Amino acid sequence: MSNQYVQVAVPVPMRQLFTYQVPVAMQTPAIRIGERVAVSFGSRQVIAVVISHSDQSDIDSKKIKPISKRLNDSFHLHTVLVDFLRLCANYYHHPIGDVFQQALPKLLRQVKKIDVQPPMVWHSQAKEGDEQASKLTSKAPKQQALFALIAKHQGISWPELRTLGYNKTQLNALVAKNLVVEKAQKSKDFTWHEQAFNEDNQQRLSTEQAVIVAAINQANDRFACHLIDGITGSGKTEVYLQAMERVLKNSQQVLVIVPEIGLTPQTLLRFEQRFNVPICLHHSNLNDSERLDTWLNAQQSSAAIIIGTRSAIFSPLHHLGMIIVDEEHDSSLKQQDSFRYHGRDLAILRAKQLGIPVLLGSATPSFESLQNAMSGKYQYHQLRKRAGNSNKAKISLIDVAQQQMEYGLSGTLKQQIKQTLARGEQVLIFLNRRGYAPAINCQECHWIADCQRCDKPYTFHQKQQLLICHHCGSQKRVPKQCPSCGSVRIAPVGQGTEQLEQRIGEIFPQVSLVRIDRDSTRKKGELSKLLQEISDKKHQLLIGTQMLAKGHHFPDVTLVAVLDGDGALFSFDFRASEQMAQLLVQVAGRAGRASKPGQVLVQTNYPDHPLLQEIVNNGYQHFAKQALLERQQALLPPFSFQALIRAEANFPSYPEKFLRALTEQTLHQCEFAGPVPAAMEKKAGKFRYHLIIQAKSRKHLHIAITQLLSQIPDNEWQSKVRWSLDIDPIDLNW
DNA sequence: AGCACGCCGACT
DNA sequence: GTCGGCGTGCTC
Repeated sequence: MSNQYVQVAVPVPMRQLFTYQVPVAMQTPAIRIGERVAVSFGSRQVIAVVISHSDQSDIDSKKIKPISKRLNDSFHLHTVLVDFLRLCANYYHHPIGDVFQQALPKLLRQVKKIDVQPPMVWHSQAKEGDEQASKLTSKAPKQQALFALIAKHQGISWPELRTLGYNKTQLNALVAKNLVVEKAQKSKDFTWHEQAFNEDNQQRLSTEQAVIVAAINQANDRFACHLIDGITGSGKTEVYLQAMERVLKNSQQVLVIVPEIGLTPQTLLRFEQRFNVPICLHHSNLNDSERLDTWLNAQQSSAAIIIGTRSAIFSPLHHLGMIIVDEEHDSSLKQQDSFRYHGRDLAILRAKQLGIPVLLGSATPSFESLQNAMSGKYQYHQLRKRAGNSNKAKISLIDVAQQQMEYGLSGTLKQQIKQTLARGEQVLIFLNRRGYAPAINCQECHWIADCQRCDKPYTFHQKQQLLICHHCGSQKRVPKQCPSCGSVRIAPVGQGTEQLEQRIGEIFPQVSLVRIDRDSTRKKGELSKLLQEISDKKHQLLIGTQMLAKGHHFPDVTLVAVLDGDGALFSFDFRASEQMAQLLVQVAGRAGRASKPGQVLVQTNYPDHPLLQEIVNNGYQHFAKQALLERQQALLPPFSFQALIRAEANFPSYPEKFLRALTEQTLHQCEFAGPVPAAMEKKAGKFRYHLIIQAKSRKHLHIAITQLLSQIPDNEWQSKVRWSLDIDPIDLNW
C-alpha cells in the first residue's frame, strides 16, 4: 500500500510537520504534494498542506489521526512553490505552517467551502467614436478617459481601474449608457502576441540605459542579480520595461515587487501603456476575493505581470521569467511581525531557485545590496544622468547651535520659508513626532506623566485633550493637579506635529497649511484626499512625519525642511544614519522640477559631523562608502550576519533569564551580544529583552540558530516567556 | 495560535 | 454557591 501517510504543514507556530493517515477510500487518485487537506488538529478542523508522503511513520500509531477530507479544488500548490516555501521556512527558521499560511490568500486558509467564481473583467461594447461615446468627451472627461481605457484593454479588472483613480460611480455611469459591460474572464494561458506591445510609448534609451538592458538580456535564462543604482528621474522604470519586454515576448511572466506606498496610479499606468497584457495587482487595498482572483490568475497563468507588495513574492506563478524589486532599500519590504521575511531577499532566493534574473532598483540602495554589488556578487549598474535637464534638489545644513529658535524653527529657516512662499511655491516641513507635545510635566516638582504599562511619557494631544501612549495606545485624561505635589502648573514639554501646525499657523497666518501624520489621516481615503489637495495647490505649507517622505512626488514643493536632523547621528541603532541619508536623498529627488529646482534644509547642532558632510557635499554614494568603512571596522552588517531573539513576559526577570540560559552554550564561529533590555524595556505591561547572535558567515549563523532552537525545549524559562526569532533584523528598537 | 483544563476572586 | 479571570500545556 503506498502513500498511507502524509506529512502536512498545519497553521500553527510550531517548527514541525504533523503526520496523518490517508484512509483507503481517499488513496486514489494518489495524493500529491501541495494538496490542501482538512484535518482535525487538537479540537478543531484546520486546512493543512501536504508536504511529503510515505508508507510508514515513526510516530506512535495510536496518535495518528486520519485526514478528514481532500479538497479537490483547483487550488493545489505546485511542487516548485512548495519547495520555495520550504526554503523560506528554512532560511528564516520560521514555523513552516505559518509560512504556508502567510503565502496563501485568506480564503484558501479557511475550512469554509470557497465559492469559486471566475474573476470578472470589463469590456467596452461601443467603439471609440460611436455616437454615445463621443458625447462623453465634453461633458464627462473622467468617464471619457475611463471608457478609452476599457476600450483599449478589453478585459481590465476593477482593482486596476480603482488603483488608476476611477470610482464606481463613473463606472456605473458607463454601464447605464450601455458602453461597457462586465464579463467573466476567460482563463487561458498568457501568450505573447504582437498587439500586446505598444511601441508608441517606448522611449529611446540613453547609452547608460541601453548598456544595462543589454547586460540583463545577455543572461536572462539563468540566475543573476542586477542592482540598478539610479537617481530619481534617471529612467529606472524604462530599464525595467525594456528588460521585461524580452521576458514577456517569451510568453513568460514577470513579478514586480514594490513598497507599500509604491503602487501609485503612475506606476501602474506606465505598465498599462507599454504592454497590453493581463496585469494583476496584489496589495493591501484588495479584499479577500480580489486577492483570490489574483492568486488564481497567477496560478492559471492568465496573468502576464503581477505587481504587488512583499507578500506577492509567494504568488503561484508557473512561468515566471523575471522578478523586479523596486525601491529595494525600502523598509516596508521587510515584514515586522510574526514571519519576519524580507521581500527583496526572498525575491533573490526565488530567482535563484528558478534560475531567472532578478532586478533590484533604488536611488539609495541598501548597504547590504551595495556591498554585494561591490564584492561582485551582484551585477552593478549605475544611472547617473537625469532625463531632460532636471536638477535634483540641493541639500544644505543650518547650524542651529548659535541661533535663536522659535518653536523649533531657526531664523534662517523662517526666512527661507517666507521667501519660498512669497514666490508662490510650496514648503514641506518634516518633524518625526506626532501629537502636540511628547510629554507633559509639573513645573513645580518636575513630575512627568508616564504610562504605567510602558514607563514612558504620555504624548499630549491637544485637540482631543488626551494623554495617549504612543507605544501601547492607552489613553488618559490630563490631570488638573500634579499627583505628586498638588500644583496646578502642568504644561506640555517639547513639540510635535500638532503643535507645530498651530505655531506655524501663527507665524504665517495668511497661508493655508495641512498636516499629514497618522492622526490626521486616520480616516480611510483621507490621505489620498489630502495628497490630491496638495497637488492641486490648495495648501502652501505641508507639515508631516516620515509618512510624507515615502513615494510621493511634490513637483511644486521647492523647499523641504528637516527640523531635527540630529536624531539619527547618535542613535544606538547603527542603521539610523543609513535611513536618514536615504530619506534626505529620496526627498531631494522628489522635490521641485526642472523649471523650479528645490532645496532641502536640515537643521542640526553638528554641521561638521562627517556623515552629514558626506551627504551634503558628495552625495549618497560617497556617504555610503564612508559609512560602510565604519561598518567594516566595527564588524557590523553587511560585514557580519545577525539574528535577534526577542523575549517578553509579564514578570520582569523571566525574559533575561530565558535568554541568558541560551547564551550558556558555546557556538561555533558565532558570538552573542546580550541579553540586553529592549530599547523600551517595558511595553504594554510586558518586560522585554533582546539577544543578538552574530557571525562572520551566514552558514555559521544558520548552524548556530539551528543549535539554539534545538535547545529551547529544555530551557527552564521557556514556558514562562514568549519569544520570537528575527533573521537579518533591521529594526532593533522593537 | 487556539483551545481545554484547572485553580482562585467578586457577584447575579 | 458559580462565572470567568488567565496561567499552563498540548496539538500527529
